[in-house]
Amino acid sequence: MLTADIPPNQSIYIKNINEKIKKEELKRSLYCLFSHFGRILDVVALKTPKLRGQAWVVFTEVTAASHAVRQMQNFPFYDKPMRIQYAKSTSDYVTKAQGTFVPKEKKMKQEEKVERKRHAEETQQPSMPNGATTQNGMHVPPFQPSGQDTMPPKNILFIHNLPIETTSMMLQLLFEQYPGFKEIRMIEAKPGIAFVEYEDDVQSSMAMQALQGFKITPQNPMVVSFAKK
DNA sequence: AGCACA
Repeated sequence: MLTADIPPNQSIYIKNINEKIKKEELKRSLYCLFSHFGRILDVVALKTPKLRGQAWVVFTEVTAASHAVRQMQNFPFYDKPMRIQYAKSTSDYVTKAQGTFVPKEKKMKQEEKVERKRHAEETQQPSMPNGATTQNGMHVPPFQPSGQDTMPPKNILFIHNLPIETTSMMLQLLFEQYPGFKEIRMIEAKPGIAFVEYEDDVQSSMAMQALQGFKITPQNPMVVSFAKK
C-alpha cells in the first residue's frame, strides 16, 4: 500500500528508528518529542525481531496525528531520520476505551469495517500557523520543524523573548528538569536571550519541545530554537 | 522493510 493511501488514524506508525535505543528510553523520548502535538494516550514499542526499529504513538485526536506526521517527518532522531505514517489499524488502547476491543486470537478476520467515524475526522484542519490554544488554555507557539528546512538539531538551544529580569538561576530550574542538561549561558550585554547546553541533540530537542512557549512572566512566551553553528 | 498493543 502506498503511504499516501493509508487513511488518517489517531495513531502514527514510526519506522527507521535507531535499534540500539532501549525500549523504555525510546518510549520516553517519543512521548516527549510528540506530546506537544496533542494528548498522547499510549506509546508502543517492541523489540521483537519483526517489530524492532518501529513504534506507535497514539493520540486522542486525528488532527494531532496529522500534524505529527507532517511536521516530524524525517526528524533526525538518534541519528536516523524518522519515517512516519498513519498506523494501519486502530490502537487497542482506543478500541478498549470504545468497548470494541477484539482480543488477539479472534481478529484473524477483521473484515467488519468500522468506517462510521472516518469522514467526520478527515475534515481538514487549519494547520496552526500562528500557534494554537490547547484544551487547558495554554497557548502553544507555532512549532518549527527542527530538522529539515530550518535549523538542524544541535545540542545547544537558543532561547529568546525572555523577560529582561530573567536570571540564569531561573532558567536552570526550568531546563535542568530534562535529562542531559549541562549549563545555561547568558550574556550580560544581551538581556532576553540565553543559550542552554545539553549533552546531545536528542536531549536538547526534548527540552525544546517541553519548554517551547513557557512563560516566566505572562507577557513573554519563550521561544526556543537550536543554536546556530 | 518490517503495522502492535502480553
